[in-house]
Amino acid sequence: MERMNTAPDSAAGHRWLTDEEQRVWRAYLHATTLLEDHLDRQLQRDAGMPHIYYGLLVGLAEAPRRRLRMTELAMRAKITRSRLSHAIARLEKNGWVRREDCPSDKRGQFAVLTDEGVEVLRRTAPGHVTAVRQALFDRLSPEQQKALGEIMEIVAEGLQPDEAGADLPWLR
Amino acid sequence: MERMNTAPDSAAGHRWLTDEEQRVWRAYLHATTLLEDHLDRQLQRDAGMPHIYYGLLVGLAEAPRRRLRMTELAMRAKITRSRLSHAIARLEKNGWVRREDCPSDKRGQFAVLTDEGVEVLRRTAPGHVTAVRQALFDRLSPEQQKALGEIMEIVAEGLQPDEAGADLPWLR
DNA sequence: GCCATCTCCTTGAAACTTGAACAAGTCGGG
DNA sequence: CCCGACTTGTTCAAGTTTCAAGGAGATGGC
Repeated sequence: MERMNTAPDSAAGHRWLTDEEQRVWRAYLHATTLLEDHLDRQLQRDAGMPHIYYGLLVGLAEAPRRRLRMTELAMRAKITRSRLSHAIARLEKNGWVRREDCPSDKRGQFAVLTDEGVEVLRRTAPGHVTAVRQALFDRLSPEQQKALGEIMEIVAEGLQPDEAGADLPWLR
Repeated sequence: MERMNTAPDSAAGHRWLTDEEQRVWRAYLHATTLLEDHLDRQLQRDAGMPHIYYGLLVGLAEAPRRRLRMTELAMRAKITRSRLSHAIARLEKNGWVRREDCPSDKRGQFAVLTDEGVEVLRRTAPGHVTAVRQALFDRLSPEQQKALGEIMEIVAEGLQPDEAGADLPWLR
């Protein structure tokens, strides 16, 4: 039952994944979807918002004066401006974020974390950190944590829409 | 500017992430969202469906007689039955999947991959594999690939809704 | 100053996801 | 056989995301 474990060029000229690569890829898909779902549910239950929205609040909390321009926040969160627009509208309804005009650019808007927003984070952050810890860090050795960090940095760098290689479009 | 790099119990009794853990966690979030977005777009463009739908077709293609019960397919893809129901409805409209009644259980339905479905996979799989390869495997050393696989298996196991520990509810 | 062009952000509609509720079918004890 | 408990898969409504389009303001060459 031994299968070939190399990925030779197929007749069509592309390489399939080796058996081992396939195992890794499936484990990756499996784990990342489970983790994302897990955290989404945890936050939906405890904070009343999906994981990505929580990340937006965190992003604002870390910014000077608890505010960021929409485009800046969208880039940090790796989402489109459109998506952010809808998301901020929802968070505004919750009273956790408020919009403010940018004085120096009349097109611009700041998303500003409100005191209620800060309070929500203060109340829910510990539970979220615990969830991340239990699902990830508590299960990995220090070496594995280090390796994971390095791997993810490599992957992220390769997909970065800006920065590295942005002016070398033929490499993309 | 040196910050403490341990995560002592806070007054409230929970542990924060260390600076290093935080770096790893952000790299993880960053990389996984970029990769997911990348593959979603790649498949939307080349195959006309999101990544998860593609995974459903793959799941069916690998099953005996290219068919699976809805619940079984949902479990393999790690999605809810509700979501699967909608997804199959859409794939059915595309002509890539068809439903069939289960003879032995009148409640049951099979999702069956059609010939058109097979054809879509045949046409789009190479491009998808290439995208995965370029984004992930081509950038990692063999050691890193191995480490990634092990890490992801550990994480997945810890979040598995069934299997390990399912009958030991007090451990969850 | 003017205009083409770009950037910032929003909008609306369509697609997708979620969670709860539901009809229909199965199962097992009594 | 019958009934309660469970399973299977769908549906509905509400929420989220995407994509294309667009309004408003900034920018720079001429």
